Amino acid sequence: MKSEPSVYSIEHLQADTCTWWEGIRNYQARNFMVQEMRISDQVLFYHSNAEPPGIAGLATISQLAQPDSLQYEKKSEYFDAKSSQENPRWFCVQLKFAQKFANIISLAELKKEQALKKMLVLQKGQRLSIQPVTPAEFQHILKMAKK
DNA sequence: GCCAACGTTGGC
DNA sequence: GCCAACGTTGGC
Repeated sequence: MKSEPSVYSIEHLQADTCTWWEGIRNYQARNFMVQEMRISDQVLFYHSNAEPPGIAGLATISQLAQPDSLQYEKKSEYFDAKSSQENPRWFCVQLKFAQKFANIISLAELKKEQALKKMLVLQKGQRLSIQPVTPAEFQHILKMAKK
């Protein structure tokens, strides 16, 4: 899951312990949260638009997807007039802090790994803010984090 | 700040 | 349903 650290970083999550992942306004990302994410699933926390961009740590899913309350708030930049309480359009899961990596695993380092050649986040033009990761990719990244 | 890539909107 | 115009993402 990507976040711009100037907006919400792994340090923010560490301080908060848990946070609702509000403000996702992309259907693919929403569907992924609703359909795929389950309690205690592990998450790679990625810093985008950062120096350097890369994986900053780990989180887990602590609550299943629920309607994102910001879609009802007129003053919010995430307000959606086409959404209603009866028929909510946007959802968010709750993330729980797990670990901050001692060193960020930078995008440049990730790109060097043969084992991660197919990882979605490394593919050209892949902007989706929530992406699936295979078990093999996940394990490989854990190994990199320990070095 | 640039810009490629992609998603969304809206006229037709 | 097509597609041009526009907006956003995010690396560089």
